[in-house]
Formats: sequence, C-alpha cells, structure tokens
Amino acid sequence: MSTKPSAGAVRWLKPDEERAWRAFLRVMVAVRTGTARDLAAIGLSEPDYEVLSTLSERPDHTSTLGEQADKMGWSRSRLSRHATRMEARGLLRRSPDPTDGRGCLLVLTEHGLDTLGNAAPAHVDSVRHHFIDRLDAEDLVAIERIARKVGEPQAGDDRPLNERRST
Amino acid sequence: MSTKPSAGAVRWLKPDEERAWRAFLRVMVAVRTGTARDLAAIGLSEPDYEVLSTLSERPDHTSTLGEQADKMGWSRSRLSRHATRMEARGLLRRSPDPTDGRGCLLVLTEHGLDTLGNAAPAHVDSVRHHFIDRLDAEDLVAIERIARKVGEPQAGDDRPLNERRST
DNA sequence: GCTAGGTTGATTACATGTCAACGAAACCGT
DNA sequence: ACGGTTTCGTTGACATGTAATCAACCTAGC
Repeated sequence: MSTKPSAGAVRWLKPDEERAWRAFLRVMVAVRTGTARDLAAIGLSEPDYEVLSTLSERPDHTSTLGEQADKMGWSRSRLSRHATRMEARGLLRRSPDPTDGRGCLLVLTEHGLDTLGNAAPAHVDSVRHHFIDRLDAEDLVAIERIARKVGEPQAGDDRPLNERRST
Repeated sequence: MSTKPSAGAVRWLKPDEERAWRAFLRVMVAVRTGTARDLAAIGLSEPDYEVLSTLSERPDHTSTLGEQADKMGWSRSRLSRHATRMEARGLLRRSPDPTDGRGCLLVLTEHGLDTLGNAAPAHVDSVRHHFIDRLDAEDLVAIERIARKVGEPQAGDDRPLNERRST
C-alpha cells in the first residue's frame, strides 16, 4: 500500500457511519433470507415469484421475453434460462410472437396462475412478518426518504450491468 | 396445497406499506449493484473482499477454514470453494493446521495483503458514494433503529440455512 | 487399549446465474 | 431489392452457491 490511486486522504467511515452501514447489511441479509425461506417452503424461489407476479399483471398474462426482462431488470439470457426451467415445471409456456418472427411470448399457464394465487397471501404474510409489521409509520417514511436519495443515479454511476451489449 | 394455508383473511399491504416495501427493494438493489460494480472494477468480487478483509484482522492473517466460515456466516463448503479460487489467484494459501490433522489454515499472502490495501480505500469511497454520503444523521439513526427491530429473530423464525446438519 | 457411534472438517456433485458469441429476423439508407 | 447494422432469443463456457458425501476425530462403554 505504498502509493495510492485515490487523490486525497481516505475518508474512513466514522463510528456512526460504520454502524449504520453494518446495520444496513444486516437488514438486507435478514429480510432476504427470511422471505426467501418462506417462499421456498411453498416451492417457489424469489425469482419464480417475481416472474409469476409481474406476468400476472399483464393482459392475457402474456409478455414478450425482452419486455419482461427489461421490466424486471434482468438480462434476456437470465430470463430465457429461468423461463425454460419454469416451462418444464408447467408454470408458463412459450408461444411464437405473431408480430415479430424473432421473438417469443411468455404466457402464464393455469397451473402457474393457481400457484401464484396460492403463494401471494403467504408471501404478503412473510413480508409483514419479517419487515413491515416490525416497523412503525416513522420507519416507513424514513425508508421512502432514504430510497429517494439512494435510488437516484449520481455522477460516476453507470448503467446497470444488464444493458451492455458491445465490448 | 389445495386448501389455504393462512387462517384468516389476507392482510394485504396498505399503500404506504407497499411503497415502503418497494422502496426498500430498490435500495437493496441499488446499493448492492453499485458497490459490487466498483469492486469488480479493481478485480474483486464482494465475497473476495469480505474474505480478504476479515482474514486481515487476524493475528498472522491466519484462520482455520471453519472458524473463518462461521465468522462470515458462510458454509464450509462455500468458503472451501472460494478459497480454492483465491488461492489460484495468489491472494491466499492453504497451510496444514498443526493442532488438528484434519484442518487447514487459510493464510493471506503478500499479494493478498497488497490487494486489500489497495482495495480498501476504494471500497470505502464506494460505500460513501452509493450510500453513506447521500444520507444525513437522521437517516443513519433511522437505519440503526430499523435494524434493531428487523434483525431480532421472532416467532416463526428458524435458524439460518447454514447451521443445519441433521435431517 | 480399543472399538462403535456420533460429530466435525473438507471436498465432490449438482443446480443456478452471468458473460460472450451466435443465427435469425427486422430495420434502414441507398 | 440489397448490404450493413441492430435487435431478439438461445447457447456454451464459466463462476458461484447449496446439498450430498467421504474422512478424520473424539468419547463412551467394554
């Protein structure tokens, strides 16, 4: 660590900042693992649920793969692979896109819709149990306030990893 | 799976709760992808950094694999695999444990220590840029307050996935 | 002291996600 | 109509995470 790339001296985290950062990491882990485990208990992964849920909000429970991928912030590749697995489980099916010979449509099956209808209440319970019900109104507004600041892109931010095609 | 699992009516999320939940998800994604990308730019993954960082805090930059795994909340298997990859990159090396014929010690190499010394300031900058510097004192205390509520285990919570050995 | 039963340590096998490259279809200026 | 370029979805190679397995180590009972 002789010479450093950063211009000035390092602004190490102050104690309260360090505590907040670690606290945030703990919350992330706790909530994710909690809700993920509850979903797994009814046979769905988080990605599964997200696909079912967003697809169900569409007319005819149908969407092109690319559109769906963008909406979820996924790569096409990831969704394609995941769709293949879900197709094998009968949760959805592929159908050729009449308006674009290259594309394909993802369509929710009956079984997929039933599964979601069953899972949704359990998932809401889970989100409440692990997160919402533990917080009060003040916490909720704090989260929205923080999200407004953190969510906004800022100087030095690049595009998400998904949207890179060229070398 | 025919009959409903939930006893009473579903307590769907109220608008403010829904907003807070989605805001939280956004924050998770934004912060993780941001810091992960910055680390990747200097050739390290998040797990890489965690291993280097926690190992460096030990006497002789050394720890048994199991101890290290527990400290990081990882499975032994996961750490073993990751250590192999980092070993191949020269960031650390394995060494037989003199006190336990079965075990092995993970030791940080010179190169590993240099890499960490280089990465640490950049990572702190990254955490500041994507998170801490966007928040004020009020936000920080809110996060700690929330973490206290969310972090605590509660009825229906099980052990983390790692610590399960028996059926 | 030695051996059966259980526990702990680490690696192997498998599922899943990412990135880069590809063939096919659509687009577009000529 | 026709090359060149872009976009769509898929696939192969690889990285990563979890579950199953094997090996070494204690400890109790004889």
